[in-house]
Amino acid sequence: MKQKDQSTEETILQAARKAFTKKGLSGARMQDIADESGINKALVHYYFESKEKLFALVFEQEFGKLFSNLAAVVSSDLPLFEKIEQIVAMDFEKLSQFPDLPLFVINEVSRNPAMVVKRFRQLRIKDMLGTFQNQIDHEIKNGTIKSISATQLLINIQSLSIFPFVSKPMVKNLFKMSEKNYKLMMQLRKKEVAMFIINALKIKN
Amino acid sequence: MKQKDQSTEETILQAARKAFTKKGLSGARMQDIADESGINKALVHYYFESKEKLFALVFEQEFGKLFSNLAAVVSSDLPLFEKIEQIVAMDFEKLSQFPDLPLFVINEVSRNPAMVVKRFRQLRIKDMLGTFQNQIDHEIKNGTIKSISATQLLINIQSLSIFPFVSKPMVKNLFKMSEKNYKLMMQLRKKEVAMFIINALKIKN
DNA sequence: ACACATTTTAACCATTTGGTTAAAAATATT
DNA sequence: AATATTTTTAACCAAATGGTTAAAATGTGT
Repeated sequence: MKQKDQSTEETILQAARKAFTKKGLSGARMQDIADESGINKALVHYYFESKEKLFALVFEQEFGKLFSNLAAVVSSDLPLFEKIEQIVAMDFEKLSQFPDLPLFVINEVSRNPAMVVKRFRQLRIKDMLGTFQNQIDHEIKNGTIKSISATQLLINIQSLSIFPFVSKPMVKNLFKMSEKNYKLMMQLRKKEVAMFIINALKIKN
Repeated sequence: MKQKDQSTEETILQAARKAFTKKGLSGARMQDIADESGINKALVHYYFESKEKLFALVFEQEFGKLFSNLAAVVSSDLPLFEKIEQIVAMDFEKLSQFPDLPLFVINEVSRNPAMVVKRFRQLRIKDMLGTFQNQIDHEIKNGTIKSISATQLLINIQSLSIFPFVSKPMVKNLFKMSEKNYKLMMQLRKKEVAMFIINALKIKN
């Protein structure tokens, strides 16, 4: 039960966010959301009509969180290596704050890909990818880094940043880590991942 | 509807696998499994008692698939770089065959971590991790590679291999790839990922 | 052909679940 | 204070869902 200093609407949305991110669309119950909000189930419908509409709203907000700022940083005019550090730092900060975000978004996009086509259009990916590829090509010509495509590099960065959050329960179990040890390991990662990527790009002689 | 050359039991299990991996425990319907098997719903219960038991069986099998061979390769006596190539190749082969596997397993472990504690014990992680760390430390002392922990390296390898499969619908949408282009990109990745990791480990000059 | 066991089905059942309704309680308007 | 408006609730409802039962169909050994 949440306190009543915030509006009922916001309280419900918060409870819905919690339920949906934890259990998914089909696993979450309207009754749970009502209980968590400390109100009647009918009131949830009074404010948000249907489960689907409430879910769509939650999803839109979470999806936004996941991709906010990415485009801006990727197409900024920072030097490549600094840019990589920036992206990784951004990812770790965001994911530390919202660890359930990526799995939630991935799941729902997997189950209903059509849902996000519009959202992605707004992100102006083509432009972002273009300028990023230019920067990379420039470095390659300079002999600073090995040949790689912007797409592959972005996927590598996001894989190394996001996957350990997504697979947290697996990692914890597999390596028999306590919560404390997991956090410690992730703390180390934050520093090492950017270095790992940059080193992978650098040319050896 | 599946043909009847295989036993009813196996037909049901196959349908269950399909339903559960696609929609998860809460999203899958016993009726769908029955329909897909071309039989009556009661027959599903006749063979597998309850939804939970059927799910547990499917999960156990899929979980096994995901981790089979990993321990063996990691603690084999291959040279480090060859070992990395081997792990990546293994991952790509398995995931190409069962692309829905990792998201399914990750989801259910996230929702019920207790479920896998036993399974993980059987994998003899401690031994595996120990010998792998020894090999890495040896290379570090030799000055062949930069300092890194076995844990972080394994997470890096698995992140780079698994995450693009898990996030396929996101990647496809984000980069506006057709199915063909996605497969082409993954084909390239198969070659590049191991090189990327090895290069990241190597010391410059 | 007959008895016995196994497999499969149709018809139910109880519970859960998303959603509705009509009235009560609280709040705002005059 | 009286009236209208908004917010909240208790009680329902219909559909969906996991599960059961009793009987029918099929198979097997004698």
